[in-house]
Amino acid sequence: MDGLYQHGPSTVTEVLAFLADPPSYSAVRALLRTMEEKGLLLHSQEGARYVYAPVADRRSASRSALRQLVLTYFDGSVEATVAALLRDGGRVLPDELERLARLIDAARRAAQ
Amino acid sequence: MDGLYQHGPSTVTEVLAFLADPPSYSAVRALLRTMEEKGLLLHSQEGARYVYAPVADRRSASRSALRQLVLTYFDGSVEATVAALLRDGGRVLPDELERLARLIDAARRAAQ
DNA sequence: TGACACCTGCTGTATTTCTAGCATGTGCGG
DNA sequence: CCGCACATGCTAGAAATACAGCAGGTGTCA
Repeated sequence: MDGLYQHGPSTVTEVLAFLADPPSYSAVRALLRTMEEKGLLLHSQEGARYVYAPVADRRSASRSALRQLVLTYFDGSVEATVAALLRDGGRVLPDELERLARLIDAARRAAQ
Repeated sequence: MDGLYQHGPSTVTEVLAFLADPPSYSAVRALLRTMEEKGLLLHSQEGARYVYAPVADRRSASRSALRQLVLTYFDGSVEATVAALLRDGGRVLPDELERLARLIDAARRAAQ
């Protein structure tokens, strides 16, 4: 699932390639078929082969994932989550920081 | 797993309670046992019953989860992730925004 | 056109997970 | 002390998933 959001619509072989500890080719085929039965994925035919993609678009999926993560690890606090991201989210470039500062300024003005 | 981080160490019954679409009691017991075999959980005896807790502490688990989420949905961009959090992460109080502004200021000064 | 690589549909089997249920042990209240 | 509620250990069958392998279709390239 994550892989499909990260790498975009993919064939069985591609899924197999980006999976960390990949099961067999057969297993991946079965897995994708099962997920499609569950309504999580859809496939479209591309020439002879199937290209699988998530049903939910990346944007709304990311919203759900974020909400879940904030609840699970940060007791629902957006502030704590952002702080954690800035602390150990890796390198953030100066101009990214500046844009974020502006974003927060805008939010503060909107909140008043 | 998520539930254990969110609710803290829990008994089988508690896990059963906070699971969204819970399987049977037996299944939860088996699941917890299996996860313990895999080294994800540990149990301690509390009177007559078992209390299960994740092996990895919440802090490092949240780091992994954040990193994964940033990669999956935001192409590795911390900035985009924070922006999404502020946009649809729910209510953020003014004093939280202020603290975040200070945090970013500190990061900007540190970056120079 | 023909050979080849590759993919899907399908089948049968092994392995894992889900489930119910029973025996046994512990803690608690009457 | 006795009975009750509830927990674990264990077992056995149902259901889901992983896997290998074969037949047949499609695209490619010489």
